[in-house]
Parts: sequence; structure tokens; C-alpha cells
Amino acid sequence: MNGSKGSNGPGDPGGPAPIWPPLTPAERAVAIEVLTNGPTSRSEIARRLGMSGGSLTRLAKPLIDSGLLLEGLTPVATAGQGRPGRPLDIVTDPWHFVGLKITGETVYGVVTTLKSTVVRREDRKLGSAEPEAVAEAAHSIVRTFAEEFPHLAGIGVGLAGSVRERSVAVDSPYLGWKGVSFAPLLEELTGLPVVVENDFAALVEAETWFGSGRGLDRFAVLTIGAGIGYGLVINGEPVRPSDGYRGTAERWILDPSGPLTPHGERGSATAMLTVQSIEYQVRAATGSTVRYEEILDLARRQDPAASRVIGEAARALGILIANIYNFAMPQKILLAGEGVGLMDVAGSAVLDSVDAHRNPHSDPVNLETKVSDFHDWARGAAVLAIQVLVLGDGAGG
Amino acid sequence: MNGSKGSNGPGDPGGPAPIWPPLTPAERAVAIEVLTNGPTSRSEIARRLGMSGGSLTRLAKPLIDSGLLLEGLTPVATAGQGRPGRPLDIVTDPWHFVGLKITGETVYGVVTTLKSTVVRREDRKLGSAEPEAVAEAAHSIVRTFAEEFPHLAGIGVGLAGSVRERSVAVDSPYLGWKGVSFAPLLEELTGLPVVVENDFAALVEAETWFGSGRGLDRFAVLTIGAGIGYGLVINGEPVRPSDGYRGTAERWILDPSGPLTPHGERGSATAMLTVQSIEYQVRAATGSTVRYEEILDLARRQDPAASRVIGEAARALGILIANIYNFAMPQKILLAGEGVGLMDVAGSAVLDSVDAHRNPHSDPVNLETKVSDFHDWARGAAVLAIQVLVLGDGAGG
DNA sequence: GGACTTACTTCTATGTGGAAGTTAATGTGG
DNA sequence: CCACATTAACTTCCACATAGAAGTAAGTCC
Repeated sequence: MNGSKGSNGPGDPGGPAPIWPPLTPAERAVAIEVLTNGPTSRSEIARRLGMSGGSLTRLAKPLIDSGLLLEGLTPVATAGQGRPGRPLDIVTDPWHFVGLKITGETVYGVVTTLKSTVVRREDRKLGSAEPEAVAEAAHSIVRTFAEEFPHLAGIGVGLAGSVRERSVAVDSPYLGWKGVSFAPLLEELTGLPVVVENDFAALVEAETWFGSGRGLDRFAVLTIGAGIGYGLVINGEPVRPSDGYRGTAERWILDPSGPLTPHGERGSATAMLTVQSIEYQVRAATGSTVRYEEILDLARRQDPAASRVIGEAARALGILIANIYNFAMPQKILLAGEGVGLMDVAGSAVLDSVDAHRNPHSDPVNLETKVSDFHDWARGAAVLAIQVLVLGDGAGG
Repeated sequence: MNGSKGSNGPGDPGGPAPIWPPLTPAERAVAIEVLTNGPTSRSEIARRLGMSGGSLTRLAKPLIDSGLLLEGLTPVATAGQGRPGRPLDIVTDPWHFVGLKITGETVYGVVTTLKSTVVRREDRKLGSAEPEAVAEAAHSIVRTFAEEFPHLAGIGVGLAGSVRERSVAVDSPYLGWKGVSFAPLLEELTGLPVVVENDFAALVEAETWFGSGRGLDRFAVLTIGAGIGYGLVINGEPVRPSDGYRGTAERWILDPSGPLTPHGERGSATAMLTVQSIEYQVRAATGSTVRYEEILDLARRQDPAASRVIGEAARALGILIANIYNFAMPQKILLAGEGVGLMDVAGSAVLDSVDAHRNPHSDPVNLETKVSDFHDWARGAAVLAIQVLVLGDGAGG
């Protein structure tokens, strides 16, 4: 309920009120630069934003005066000679943000600072996936958070499936939702602004602002879990696929003679790489049900069936990564999700496969792996709330 | 020798002199907009460039005064009501540009206007691929052109292989060149500024400025000929692969059980799609040597061997196009080169294959096919000369 | 201590967006 | 047929943000 700050009821015109005072685009760019990159000197900010030093003096002044930025006392440690710069840092107090990841069984929640650092976690098992039941579980989490963090600025909600206007879950297969206006529902209960988004889109935004994609021109994200997610970020802007991140990978055939599983077409990324598909393949081969983590363990210990399945998956993943490099030409690929444990066991096989399908003359592969659990997805949703509340209304799509 | 305009000898500091008077970036943007899009009203230009109408009044004035732009006499035909716009057009006189495409056997040449319209063609067979012999053949073509077009502004040269600083052919396998400084050589002979570039890169630039890629955010080019070329253009800027367009496709495995040919790995794009590979496959199957165009004819008439080879190629091409769509997400793919006759014969098979490997939910395929001969490659090189001379020195690269 | 380097500030010329006004067409009602 | 509203292109003018130059500050290097 957190009534103290419940100023943004549902249906407010112009979207959630920003937590920052009204800023010009240039001022906002400076603030976001500091927010996403940590304490930075004026000259460094000017360089990154492609502005003149003079402009930064002017832009920083009102931001410091209004209490949004803070000028560091100790000069920043400089590499060489010259006058050291004075770092500017952003004031994160008093705000905190809530991120929620909704699966069919559980609502995962986190509290983060403005800089997206997770400071608290909390889950609720779901008895039912009905929107009202989910909203009540979410509300319960938020109530618990609000006791400890009275200044909650907003809530980000991530879920699988397509979402419209950061508000309506148009089609969420795992939850069985179709056209559920979840944001108003939760705003009504909590009195806080709520942003709903596809969970993968939220993770991509989080990595673009605060993670591996910071400052890159071209950046790709590939997640492996219950499904495969692929996203491309160009100049800080995610390229939104027209279908809103719906099961694209089911037709990415990586090996025409690959395994046939209940998920996706024969030899597709979905059929070869998702957690379920790998578990299915081992079950089909051995007759016994083994969980994903155990399969990785078995493969590590050279178990024949597990090794074969994991080896094929590694080769397929290499092809997939090589395709991304060949055609999207990103400067970096981030590999995330629950299913990237594969890289620990068969990382070198994956890299060999990448190299076998890439041009030998081009730059080395820049691949980053980040194992992520459901709380990381929740953090992604929190970042979306941060973006919307920091930018004001019109934060993209 | 066309000595009348031979003011830019080799080694001039600051690169070739622009043919336009010194312009501010905004003025240049306006001029280029008119150059690449044809006669356009001020308000339309403002909309496209994201500027205010007021700015366009200011920017257009000096451009018209200096004689670079011309205000149309007849108002542009407007759709609805309101005051009709006055079209601005660019003055192309008196300049012409030369584009040369160099293969191992022949130098292909074209003359174009500033708007890249081809107005003249001319070839020279090569006795030898030695740089001096090639330069002499090129010089001979330019001399012929100069008789008819006295105001040649510059020469663009396109060749396969990697090129440095738009001047030095670092490595050109078909010509057997390594580290040949061809631009100075030809500048010395002709007295004209010379821009050397990888032929594919030049074609991509041409399509970005004057062709299918105009005004698109994300645009991909795929060429099929003696080799496979792939390029991605983002916001009008080609993404330059770190290897400078060297045989990337030899490891793009489209069908692991595909044919093995002398070119590229088994089932690779090179092995399945290039003109040579298709000719090789038919030769291997039938024992007789048949040329590419005849193979297409045979396939059209249901000849078994030709149909099989072309059918497999069509399926492979569909996979390749689907990959590009899936991972680079361009708004349009342009298919060009000598080997796109495949689309005439097996276009529907290609499209079926594309659809089979793409997400059924996403936007329909936006594919454009443009059969191109060597003169089209020469035109691409001419566009590069236009770009460099229009932008002045620092035109990328 | 002086040369040097880099960060930051101050000042000014300039390019830009936006508001308000003008012009040239179409559409509408008497 | 003519007055008047409407629409959209274009012009004029002003407030203002920006780049760039010049100056000052705060360190390192020799």
C-alpha cells in the first residue's frame, strides 16, 4: 500500500511522473551518463557525449544545485599528468525501485537502488496464475518491501510473452494470459506506477544501461533458458522485432539432422539448447529423468549420453553465435539465462564451433557469459521502472 | 590526359578537393538529401532531416545563391490542400564521374552524372594483370571518356580484395596484387583524383546513397557472383567488417550435408551459391561443361541434374536470407550480383525456404532483387568518387 | 622552480528550434 | 461567381543551447 508516495494512480495522463526535476535533453543525457557509468569527471562526460567542455560546466551547475548530482571531494585518480578531474556522482537517495519477474509458479521480487543494485529479494509461490492472484502476490511482496524501503518510486514487471504499451499482457503463454491489463491492476493495489514489459526486453534494457552493453554501438543478447531469446541493440536503442520477442528460435535450424524434441523443429535452437530440450533428450536416451544441472555434471564426468547431448548443444550454440557475429556484426554478445551453465562444461567446444563457422580473418569473438537466475530477470524489470521514471513518460515503446 | 582539370596531383594534402564550395555540415546534409532523393520541397527536406522549417529557409538560401541548388519553377504536385511546395533540385553540371571495375581480364568503365546516372560505357580487355598494364588500360578508357565529357571530376576504382585508405590494394587475389598503390599510379597518368575501394563496399555505398537503401535505418546487401558479399548498413553508415569484406561466406554452412566443391567448405554459401560452384556441381553430375545461364535454362525446363543443383541452391539461399533477417533484422535486403538469375528460376523456392526458417509472426520479407553486370559494379565505384568529391576529404574509410 | 599537461571556467559567435506571421493553394457556402 | 475558412509551405524573428577560443587552476615531470 505504501500510501506515502501513492500519487500516481492508474490512468494519470502523461504516464508516470518522473522522479527527477524537469530536465532538458542535454541535462538528462549528462545525468544518465553519470547514472550508468558511475562517478565521472566533467571532461570525461563531455568526451563520451561528444560535447564541448564548456557545455559541461553549464549543464552540471543546475544539476548540482538541484541536488541531483554531487561533486566528489577527492579528485579522481588520473593516469598521467595534468589537473585531475572532479568526479560527479548521482544522488540515489531516497528512491528505491521494485522489479518483479512473473512465472507460472512464482513471483520473484527485488528492490534496487537507482543504480540498479539489488538490495533485497523476496518471492511468493503462486497458487493460481489468475491475474488477480498474481497481482495479490505481487502486492504482498511490495508491502514487505515497503516496510524496509519507504520511498519506492515504482514497479517494473517482467513476464514472458508480448506486452503492449508497457501495460497490457497481450499474450503470455506460460501464464495463460491474453489481453490482461496488469499494470492498472497492480497500480490500483499498490498506489505505485507500474511498468509491464516482456521479460527479455527488460533484460536487454538493463544490460544496455547498466550491464555489458554500456556504450557499445552494436550489442547482442542471447539468452538460453525455457526458451531462446535474441535481441540486438544499436547505438543504445534496442531493435524491437515486429513480433515482440515471440519464439523466434523455433525455426533457427542449426543442424538439419539434429534431435527432434517436443519443442521447436528438428535441430532448431529451441530443440537443441533450451533446458527442457536437453532434459528431454537425456530422458529419451537413458529413460531416466535427470535435471539440467545434473546433466551438466554427468557430461563433465564423461557420461556418454549426457556428453553426446551437451556436445551437440555446444556445437549448435557455436553455430548460433557465429551466425549472430556474421550477420549482425555486434561488438559484443552477452550470453545469459539459466541454460548458460553449458558454457562452463563445454565452453571450449562452443568456441571451437564459433571459430569453425566464422571468418578466420576477422576480429576475435567478444563473448560474455552471465549465468542468471529469476532474480536477475526481476532486476531487469526494475531497470525498466528506473528508465521510465528517470526519463519521464515517453521512454520508447 | 584531360589536363584542363588536373589540379589534384597525387599527395595533395587533405585529399581530393571537393567540387562543392565549402559547406557547413547542415548545408551539406541538405545538398545530399536533394542529391540522393531528387527534387524536394524545403518542408519535405526539413521533415526528413528532422530540422525545423525555419532552418531550411536559412540553409537553402546560400545554396541557391551559390548556384548549387535550383528552385523549381513549377510547384510540386501536392496530394491535398495547402500551399504547394517549391521543389529544390541540385545542379549537376558540369561534372561527370568515372567508375571503373577491374577484374583479372577486363577493365569495365562508366561515366555518370553527379546523380550517378550512367551516361556512357567502355571496356578494355587486359593483356596482363600487372598494375601498370591495368593503369594503362584504365587511362585509355578515361582518355576516351574525356573527349566526350571534358569536366571529369574524379575516378572511382572498384576491385575485389581488401583496400586501405581508399588508395592501396592490400590484397587482391583475382588480380594477384599485394600492396599495390593504385590510386597514385592512376592519378599520375590521368591527372584526376582517384578513389580505390573494395568493389562490394562501393556497391553498398551506391545502394545506400542512390539505390534501394535510401533512407532506411537498417539495410542489408547480399551479392552472389564469383563470391558471396554481405554488408549491413545502419543509419546510412555501412558497418565495415574488420576483415574488409574478405571471403566471409566460405564458412557459412547452410547445409552440413550439402555439396563439396573446390570453393569453400562443404555446404557453405560459397560452395552452394556462387556461379563457379553451381557450374562445378553440374559438371560433376553430368560430366559436361555448362555455363551458368544455360544451367538456369535447363532447370527451368526440369532437367534433373540442373534442377537438383538449383533447387538445393535455392533452399540454401533461403536459409541465408532468413539468417540475415533473424539476426541483423534489416528492413530490406537487396540481392544483387551476376548470380541472382537464380531468383528468376527458383524464386518461389527461395521464398518458401526463407519462410520456413523465419518466425511466422514477424513482418513479411522485404527482398529486392537486382541483376547486375560488371558495369553496375563500375557505377558503384563512380558513386564512391562522387561521395568523396562531394563530401570533401574525410569520407569515412 | 619552470615547463608541461589536463580540467575546468568564462565569454562570444553562431546555428537551431519554435512561435508568429505571410503566402498560395483547395474547399465551402451564399 | 465571390467571400471566407482551412490547410500547408515558406519567411521572419527571437530566445537559447552549443562549440570554440581564451583564460585560469591544479596537478606531474624534469
